[in-house]
Amino acid sequence: MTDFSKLLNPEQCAAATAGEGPLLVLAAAGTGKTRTLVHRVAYLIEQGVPPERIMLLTFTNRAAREMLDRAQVLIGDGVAGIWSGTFHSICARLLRRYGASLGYSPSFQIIDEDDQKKIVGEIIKTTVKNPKDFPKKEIVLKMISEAQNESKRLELIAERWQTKAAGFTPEEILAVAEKYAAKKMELGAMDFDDLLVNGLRLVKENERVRSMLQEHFLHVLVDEYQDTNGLQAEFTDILAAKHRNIMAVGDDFQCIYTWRGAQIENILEFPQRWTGCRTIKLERNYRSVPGVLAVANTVMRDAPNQFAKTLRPSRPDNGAGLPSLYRVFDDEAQCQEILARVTEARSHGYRLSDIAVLYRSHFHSIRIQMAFAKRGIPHRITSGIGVFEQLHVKDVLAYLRLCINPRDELSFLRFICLFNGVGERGAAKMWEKLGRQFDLRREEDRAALLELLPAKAKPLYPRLRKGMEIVEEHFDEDDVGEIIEDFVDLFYEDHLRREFEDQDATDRLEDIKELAAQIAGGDKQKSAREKLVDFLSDVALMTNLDVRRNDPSLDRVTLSTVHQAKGMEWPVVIVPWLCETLFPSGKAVEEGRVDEERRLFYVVVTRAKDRLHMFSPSMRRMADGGIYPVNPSIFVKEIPKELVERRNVQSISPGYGASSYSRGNGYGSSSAYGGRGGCYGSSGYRGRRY
DNA sequence: ACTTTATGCGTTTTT
DNA sequence: CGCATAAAGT
Repeated sequence: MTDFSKLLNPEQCAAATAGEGPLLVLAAAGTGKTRTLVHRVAYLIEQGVPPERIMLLTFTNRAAREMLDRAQVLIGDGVAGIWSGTFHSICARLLRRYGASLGYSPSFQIIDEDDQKKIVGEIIKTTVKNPKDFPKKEIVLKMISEAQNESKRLELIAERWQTKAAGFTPEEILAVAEKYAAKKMELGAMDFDDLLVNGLRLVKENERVRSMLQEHFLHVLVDEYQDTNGLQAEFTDILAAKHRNIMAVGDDFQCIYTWRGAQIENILEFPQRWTGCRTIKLERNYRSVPGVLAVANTVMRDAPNQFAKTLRPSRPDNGAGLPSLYRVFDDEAQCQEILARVTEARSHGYRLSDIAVLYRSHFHSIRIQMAFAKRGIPHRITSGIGVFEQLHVKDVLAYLRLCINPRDELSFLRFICLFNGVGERGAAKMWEKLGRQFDLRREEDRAALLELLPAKAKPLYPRLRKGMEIVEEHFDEDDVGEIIEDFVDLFYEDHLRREFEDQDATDRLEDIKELAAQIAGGDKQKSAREKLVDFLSDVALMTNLDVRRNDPSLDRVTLSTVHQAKGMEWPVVIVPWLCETLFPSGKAVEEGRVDEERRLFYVVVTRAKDRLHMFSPSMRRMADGGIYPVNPSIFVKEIPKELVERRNVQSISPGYGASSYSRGNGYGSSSAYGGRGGCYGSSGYRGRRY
């Protein structure tokens, strides 16, 4: 028997070894939340709870895997049986098993945002009278998603939007939404929201399934509980209703997904919802030096609606000193200073992988990326689009999907559009003429396709046909790699090289090779077909966080959004663009959602273990070539003077603009200063309240 | 009629 | 840079 009191502090231990009943663990940043959960799992299994009767819900697949890996070290292979994963993947798993009662096949497809946009775009184009004034498909999808995630009526949401922009009626939105739902049903597909909605429906409406699952799961553990939405909270409430062993772990200070439906009330009101709930607070921070924690504590001190928590340092200062605040002239100066911090960190013995640059929005990183590239500093960015959302990957996946499912309309359309002279409309017609199916392993279908192709595309056909023949031969053997390779060699490489620049095309080919290796690397026992089915079934649920593995042999600086950095830590954290309208984002301020931005700032501060470098440039260059002054972020202004070390960097001399910037007219644009000359440059901020 | 190519615009956060 | 819309080309 493991002595948990030796491995954990008293609060952690109390949480990990708690007896039966509902439990809320308020784990402030860096207080060993993951550690506690991992030990909880180990404890339960040691107590004889069968792994397959534990459900562990996390926010990312990466978090789930990390916990299982760590639990495995403690208790061995038993962890394999645990039901663990994101809400979306757990729901998908349940729905594949029991979704028949809702009218879904076990092999329903999961469609991503890109597919959603295509479908809704098409519906709008064909059903709305004046698409010009109609909201864009993204907006329509946003409304639909909000209705789903917050269980609201779509009309009400549409009405609210209507006050902002006219040009449509709620009824029209409703009609589009209905058509969208019908189309998904016809395709046998679910989007991300459907996974949650249907997962909940499954346990809510199907009494047999509900009581079976309620009986089955003895313990339900939920990580990052502050970011659950209404559906997710209800889902876990129902699952745990029978045995009442629900453990919610989270930190209300780190609720940063309300825009996606997360309800901070879920965690705040958890004790009321679950009578007899015990609450344990973890406040001892093992991650950061005292200087960082002092700043973090002031950030949240006056925030409304919270469980009061104070981070208590347990690490010594180690000479880290105070977090620093850099007032720099502009983008360029900021990049230079960031490079200097990186160099400095290395001279202190840190590796590149110990350093992260964390920003509010992806586009804040562009110049920094370029600066790193120019200096030859290895870095890794988590770009806005995921690995599996890039078009070249989607093209290959479409081909593979079509291999295993001849009725996959979306994949056929995508695949056939790769041919010269075939566009959206032509593709749709061909699909109809082929009888709404295309089996590339059948000679008749291939011949029929050849007939339908426009003259321009025909020369390409023989080569592709060869690929298809190879699929026919190799499909039930063991090599997926070969199928992909043939597709690329015979057909796709030419396509890529025509569409993209040399280097870009080469990079994309590399990606595809990687993809092939990943699929082929699946379960050794299985055939190519089975591996493919496995892979394709939940590829939509894999995010770049999951794929971009944290390979320690690759020593690189991390560039990431704050959102994607949640749950992670680095010895050195650099935060650029702490300026008004950027962080907090202008949109959030307009819409009165500064409190969430504040929590986001709290999250980024608490990622730092030793050093925290914050930047606020005083000038911002816009796309029009103009240069505008910006104020420091309110979050930065609020930090008491004595808690940070201020550094005023004056590396820029007047007149540099002509040499460094080839584009735009620098100071030219008349509106650029907004009549406020002199608030930048040598006088700097020194002496001003900051 | 449909596809391809050119041009102009504007950027939150993501399972 | 990526996406949407507009004109030109098959």
